[in-house]
Amino acid sequence: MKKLFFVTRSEENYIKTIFHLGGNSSSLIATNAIAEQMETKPSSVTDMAKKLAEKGFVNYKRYQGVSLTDFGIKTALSIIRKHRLWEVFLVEKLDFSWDEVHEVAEQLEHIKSEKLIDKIDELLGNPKYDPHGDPIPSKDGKFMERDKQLLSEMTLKSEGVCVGVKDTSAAFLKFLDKNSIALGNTIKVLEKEDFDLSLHIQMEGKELHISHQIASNLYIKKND
Amino acid sequence: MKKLFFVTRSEENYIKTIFHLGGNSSSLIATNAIAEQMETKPSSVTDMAKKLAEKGFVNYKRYQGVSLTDFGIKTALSIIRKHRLWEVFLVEKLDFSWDEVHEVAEQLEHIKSEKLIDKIDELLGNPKYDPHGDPIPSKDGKFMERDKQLLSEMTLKSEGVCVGVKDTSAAFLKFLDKNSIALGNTIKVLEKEDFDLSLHIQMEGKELHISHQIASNLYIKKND
DNA sequence: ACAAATTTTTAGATTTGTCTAAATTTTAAT
DNA sequence: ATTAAAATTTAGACAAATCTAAAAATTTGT
Repeated sequence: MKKLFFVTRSEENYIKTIFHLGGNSSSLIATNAIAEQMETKPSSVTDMAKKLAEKGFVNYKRYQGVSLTDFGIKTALSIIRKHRLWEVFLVEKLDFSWDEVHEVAEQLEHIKSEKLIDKIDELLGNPKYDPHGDPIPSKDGKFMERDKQLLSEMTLKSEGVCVGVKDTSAAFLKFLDKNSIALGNTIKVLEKEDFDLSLHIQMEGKELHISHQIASNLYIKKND
Repeated sequence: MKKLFFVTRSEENYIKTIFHLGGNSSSLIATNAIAEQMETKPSSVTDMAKKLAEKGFVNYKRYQGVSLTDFGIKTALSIIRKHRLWEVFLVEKLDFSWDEVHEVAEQLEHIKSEKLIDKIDELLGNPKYDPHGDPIPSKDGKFMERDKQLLSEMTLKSEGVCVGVKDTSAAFLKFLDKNSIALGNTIKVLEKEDFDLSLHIQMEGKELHISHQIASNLYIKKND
């Protein structure tokens, strides 16, 4: 007898956070880590952990932490799917810039209508990645994590395509816009500076100097 | 010093209901009427009335009822604007049928992003009416109520165009679909039956028999 | 106009999600 | 291994939004 599972917005946010902190496998996520991520107090997390366990979303071991159950993972992926599809929608259909979408998607991801998100998916042509390069889970929870690496970890002379960002803050994304660094751009590492770990790169033909801070937040898919 | 006005979802629903019950002018809406409409208890309405008055959305007179302030009206129109624009979006862009949109729009109307709804408005080409024929308030709160009347009130031989429905229940809308009665259809009243108030009409060339129940829920814009 | 019926409000309780402060458990250090 | 530090939980409180039951005000009927 499957419970008519009513999930509150707050529960959804906890489930999503636990997933992002790596609670998908059997690895336990600490109360503190969740509290910090969600800017709330550990005691609140404990309370919610009990409720989520009660409802079957997580395994909860007192003083140890929580991990998502299969049902919890399924739920998390559904929320993330909605979040990322809405982000694509906002950018592709409504001309939002990639630094503006997160806040709105945080709201839209909680809209409850299977038909709605499936139609949005269809309207967008079943995109596989969101505007920041993160993979979009399919309806049945599968998604393709790209074989990518940080620009800061690329070897000298290697080439690739910019496919994602690690830091998705508006500040960082606006910086990238200002410097014409966009997903899809081709990149070649020309030189690496030992002293400050900064890079000389070639991007879309033009030469650029990139600080370590930037390079360690850009994902590249290596050629071949 | 304008208060940073945080409106909860519940507050928005009360404001919207009060508006729909006619609380836009200075006419007071009874606690009971609101409770009945919202399927809640009068005591809950009283509590909320106090809060809404505190926040400046309504004028509240103990034992008398509430009416919306100018600020309350502005807020109500903004919510209704969002609701109706989302309805158009669902029908026009995502192929929802007009009996499916209400439930989802009830959720979407609470999304807080001015840019989002303005872009949706733009994407849809600034529609003036929603899928049920109800007018969509503009950004600055103006809207055009059409000069329409119920089919049941039309005189013999008069002609017009179907422009709206009074009853927006899924049951009624599906009935209309089944009988090929749609907004935009031309209508002519051929005969009125005194006994049961039913009508013989001509719709898009074809003759139809329409019960009073149906005729009193269809809005017609008379020709000329 | 006055009693009865209705409506509305108040008082007190409940649920959800949060908090603080204190107590407990686990982890880390010597 | 014992103690100090850190993390976690518990207990008790609070605000929001609701409810029930009782009290108060208004309206209605005669």
